[in-house]
Amino acid sequence: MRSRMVNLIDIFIERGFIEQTTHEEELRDYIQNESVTCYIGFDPTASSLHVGSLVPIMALAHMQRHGHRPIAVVGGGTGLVGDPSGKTEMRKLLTSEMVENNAIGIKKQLSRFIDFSNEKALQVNNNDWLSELKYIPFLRDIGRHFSVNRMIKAESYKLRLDSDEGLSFIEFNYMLLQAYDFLELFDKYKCRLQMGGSDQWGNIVAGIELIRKVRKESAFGITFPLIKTSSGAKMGKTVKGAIWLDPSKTSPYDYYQYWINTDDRDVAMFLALFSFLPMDEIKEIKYLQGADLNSAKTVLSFEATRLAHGNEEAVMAYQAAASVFGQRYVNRAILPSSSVPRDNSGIADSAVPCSYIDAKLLESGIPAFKLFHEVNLAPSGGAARRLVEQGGAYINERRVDKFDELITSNDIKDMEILLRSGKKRFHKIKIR
RNA sequence: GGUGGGGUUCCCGAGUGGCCAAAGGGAACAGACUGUAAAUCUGUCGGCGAAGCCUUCGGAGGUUCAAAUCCUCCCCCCACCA
Repeated sequence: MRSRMVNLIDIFIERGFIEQTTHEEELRDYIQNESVTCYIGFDPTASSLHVGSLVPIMALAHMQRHGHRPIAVVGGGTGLVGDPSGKTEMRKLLTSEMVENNAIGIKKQLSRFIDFSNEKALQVNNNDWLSELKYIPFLRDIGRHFSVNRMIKAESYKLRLDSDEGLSFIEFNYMLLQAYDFLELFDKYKCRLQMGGSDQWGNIVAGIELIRKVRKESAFGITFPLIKTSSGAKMGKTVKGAIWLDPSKTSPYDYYQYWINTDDRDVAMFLALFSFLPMDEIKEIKYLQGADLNSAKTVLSFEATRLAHGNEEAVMAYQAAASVFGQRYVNRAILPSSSVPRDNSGIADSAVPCSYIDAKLLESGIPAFKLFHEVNLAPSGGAARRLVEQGGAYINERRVDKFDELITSNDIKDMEILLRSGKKRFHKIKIR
């Protein structure tokens, strides 16, 4: 019932989800007084969503938790065209089969955050209606509502109009298609609210205006800010590539580690955006100093991993971290609503990256640098060699000081050997 | 279609016959300091058991003792002109 008293818009504002909204007052009333249907589009450019899509995902989850119905639109049709908004280069066009495949993966991941049962949420593919469109009728019914004069002034096209690459006609049409999506969802599901990244503002407004022009009805839009880390990087990108939500692309252990490595300055912001913990608890963490902040990071990592992969995987990732980095307890006073383990929950290494080796191979010994290369703690033999020479290679927490030191059966401890590269990359070799 | 300018290692970018595995910067990696943070300083930063050798400057050929660098053809990008 609390949700009836606190306006969801205020919650969104407080948690940092809102960059811009259309006519805020009407939107507040609308969202407060009825159960609404809202939508966000997801590009089916890959078979998995990544951390960069977490803001829209969490926004939909919040909507659902407050009794509204979210629709996730997979851009199967628009993906065939390619959104130029805010992009400096033309996108690769997708084939329908790729889109179909990717849509399946995306739904699987969204299901972790959103309950699709009993039509409490929907996932639709805009290819279902876009591919049916007839060119001439579309131009006559929809196209006539769009002013080219206005479109070329749109911020989202600006980058491309100014660039050397230019803007192809197919991309120029993108805005009409997305506007049409909104109209379609309005007609079918009474959906009056579209949300999206800040680069979507132009497309969202186009849809709102289209609905007003052809149905004489009002609709609303919310855009999210582009979340950047304090170091200026885009969310979810690392050198090794995106942090995926698909556990086969980014393991829950790596996912957990990604969040653990959050910049101090970002912890509170990330907790607000990427967990459901109450804001009054999150606000407390700004009083934490130095190493205590790591407890908050542990909570963040645990909660984020729990949402994406489930409680069991989150506990395993937590325990794996404890096994290699040492057990640390999160004080009960810090973010008390979190279900992160706070006492001796056990240490288990089941989630630590690991590989197997035959005992036989170790009888004659393997040079240390080869072993590090072998398990991917170094990209090449040379790099492994340098790693050792610079003092960054450890076997069972003992620094290796000669690159070709032989690792033998004598190094086996409890049927395994723990390799470490630098401060925080671990790999276990288990003996069979 | 014409003319001119370009395509260099993960990215930006210097190099215009040997001194070039290729300056400088960024990113990254390691060390020190720490808290699995940031900042800073130091080192490393194509491959190979490291000796030398092999592969790399858009692609394919050629000239030369020697080519990122010169020549020919081709591909791609940009600018101006048509």
